[in-house]
Amino acid sequence: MKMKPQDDEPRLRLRLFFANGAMIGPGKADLLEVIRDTGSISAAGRAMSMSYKRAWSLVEEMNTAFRTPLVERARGGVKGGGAALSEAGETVLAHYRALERKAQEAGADEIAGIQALLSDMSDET
Amino acid sequence: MKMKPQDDEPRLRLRLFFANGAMIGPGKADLLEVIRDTGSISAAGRAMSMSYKRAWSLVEEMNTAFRTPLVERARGGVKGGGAALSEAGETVLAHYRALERKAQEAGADEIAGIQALLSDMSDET
DNA sequence: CTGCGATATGTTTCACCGAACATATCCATT
DNA sequence: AATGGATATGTTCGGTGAAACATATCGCAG
Repeated sequence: MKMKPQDDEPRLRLRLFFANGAMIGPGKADLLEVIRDTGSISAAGRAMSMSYKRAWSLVEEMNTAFRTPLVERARGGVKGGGAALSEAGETVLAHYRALERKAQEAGADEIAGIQALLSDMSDET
Repeated sequence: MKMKPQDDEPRLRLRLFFANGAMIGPGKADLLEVIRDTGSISAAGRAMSMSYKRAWSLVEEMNTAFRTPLVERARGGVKGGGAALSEAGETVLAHYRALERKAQEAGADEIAGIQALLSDMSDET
C-alpha cells in the first residue's frame, strides 16, 4: 500500500558564482520569470510578496553584472511604466532553468543515496 | 595567444533540501571533509576559521537529521577526545561530492551560455 | 587524583539584511 | 498642465544568525 510520493522528494537548489562577483540563484531566476509574466518590477514584487525596493535592487544587480541588461525598464508612458525581459534576460533565464533540470537529472542517484540515510520521516504530521 | 584560464570559471554551489527540513550544502560538506582530515571538531573549526560552536552546531544538525550519526564523537581519552566520520558520514560526503561533479558536468553548456553574457572582466586588477 | 585537550552548551553582543517608510522622478495620455 | 502608475533611491528600524565570551563536562595518562 504505497501511495504515490507527492513531493517529498528533495529539492536541489543551485547558485552560480562568477569571477566578477556576480551570482545568480533561485531568487533572481524566479524574479526574472515573474517580471516577464507581470510586465513590471513592482507587480512582480507584489506577486512574490517582496518589497519593491528589493526587487529593484536585484534587477539592478543583474543589469550591471551582465553586458546587456536582462531587464528593460520604462518610466512613464501609457501605464506609468513597466519592465520586460530583454533578449539576454530570456536567454539567461532559459539557461538557468535548463541547468536546474539537467543537474537534478544527472545527480538523481546521488541524491537518492543521501536521502536513503535520512532520519525516518514517515510519521511527520 | 590564449593563455590557460586559471580559475575564472564560475563555481556552481548546490544545496539539497529534504522533506524533513534537513539540508546539506557546501558548508557542511567541507566541514565533514576537514573533520575527517583533522580528527576533531575543534581542529576542523580552527582550520576553517569557524568558531567551535558553529562547527559543533552543524555536526549536531547533521547527526540528528540522519538516522545514523555522520560524525562519531569521543570525549576525554588519550588526547582529550576527537571526532571521526562514520560509515554514513563517508557515504554522504562521497555522494555530495559526486553530485557536485556530475551537476557541473551536466550543466557545463548552460553555465557557459550564461557566462558568455556577463560583463567584461578581462581588465579587473 | 590531577591535568590536559577535546567535546558540550549556555549567554551575550554585534553586524548585516531586509522590511517599512518616505519621497523624488519620469512621461504617454487626457 | 494635470493625472497616474511605475521606476528610482535614500533612511530608518527591527529581527536573525553568527561571533564572541564563558563555562561545564568528560576520561585517560601520568
